[in-house]
Amino acid sequence: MVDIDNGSGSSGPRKRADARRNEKTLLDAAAAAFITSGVDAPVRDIAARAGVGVGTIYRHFPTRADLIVAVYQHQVEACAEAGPTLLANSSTPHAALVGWINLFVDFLVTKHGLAEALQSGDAAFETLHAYFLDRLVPVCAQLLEAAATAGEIRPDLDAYELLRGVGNLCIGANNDPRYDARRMVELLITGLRLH
Amino acid sequence: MVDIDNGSGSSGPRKRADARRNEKTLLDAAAAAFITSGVDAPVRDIAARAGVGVGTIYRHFPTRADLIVAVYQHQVEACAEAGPTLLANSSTPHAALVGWINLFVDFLVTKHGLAEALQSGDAAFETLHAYFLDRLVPVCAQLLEAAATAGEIRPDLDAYELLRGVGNLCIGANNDPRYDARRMVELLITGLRLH
DNA sequence: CAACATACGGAACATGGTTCCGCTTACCAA
DNA sequence: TTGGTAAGCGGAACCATGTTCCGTATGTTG
Repeated sequence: MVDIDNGSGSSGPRKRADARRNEKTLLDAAAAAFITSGVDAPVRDIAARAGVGVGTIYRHFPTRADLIVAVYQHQVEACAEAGPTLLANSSTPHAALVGWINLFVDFLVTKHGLAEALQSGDAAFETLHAYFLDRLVPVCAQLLEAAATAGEIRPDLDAYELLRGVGNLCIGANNDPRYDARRMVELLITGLRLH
Repeated sequence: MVDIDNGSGSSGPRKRADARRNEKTLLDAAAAAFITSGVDAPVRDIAARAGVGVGTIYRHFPTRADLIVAVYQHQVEACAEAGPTLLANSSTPHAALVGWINLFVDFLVTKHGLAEALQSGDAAFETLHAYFLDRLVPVCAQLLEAAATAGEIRPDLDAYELLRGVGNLCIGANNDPRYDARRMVELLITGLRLH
């Protein structure tokens, strides 16, 4: 689920050259389509952009979640890796937590429809949900624990629940000038503070 | 947009008897379908339940939003009216605010898909969004202002933004035992407190 | 270069929203 | 009561989109 290419590197028989080429092309096309039409961009549109048939998409990315994960993998990794870095470089664990949550929010808010898809509960997005959680919950948990240990926040909040809450608050942040997801998230984090 | 029946009461020419009957039947069918399949229940399902053709649904409720509004109107009204009542009967404005938000959350959480629809940004739900806002934002604003005047919360938060945030936090609360929307909302409200 | 497996394209199917029009029926006036 | 009329009805037909499947094309290998 996290292996792109297979140009030769990982296990299994080497894939055909055209297959690898198409996979790359598809990723580019999907990324572009996601920007203009959101992560719900019609399969046919993505296929057309890439100049392939729809069957080719399904062969490489059986579910939409697989495609989305592949497109955003690097950014999710970057976000995950930023956690420990922030913890090491920030003045307090709480500051690190706030900084990290902001990264997460900025990421979600700039991907049209991603927050919606993440929380939709639709079975088609199950692996998307799972990927984000597997990668980010441990990081968030570490930040929460550090801040709790430092006595800066209440110690009784689950990282999973916090991430879901934050993800939820990011929904629809792009098409409503009156709603500022960042401010709401800030409020939520403030609510975490002890005293 | 808020006139059901027209049995004779309001303006315009009196509707035909079968039309009024069908409208009632449709409301019942929709309410039932919403409970079992959520507010996204297929139009054909609702029509079948009511024993009418799909055309009849569109004639009475041109958009899904109209149907949803009609189904939940009474509960939204009740929620709106509870605002002033709570304010009058609670020990503090802040308590009234918390109580009212809880009412709102309970309402949203028990209607599968409603929170999602409300925040979806989909043009089809525009009038739904508008109805909720028209009715509830003033109530929420009144509660916020009372609490702010009493020095219990920060005075700089817009009622619209708070309601959207709370609505967002309610998304997906039904199909994930690990996520408790009520707790998240509580956290958000805690973040509002001064001190 | 032959033969085989892999991969491709896109037609065909499934689902669900939306429109439209010929038919039915409630209502009213004579 | 009855005929005319407009309001209302049903559901076929149409459109958009996701998903599957198989005949064809092509990379790869001996």
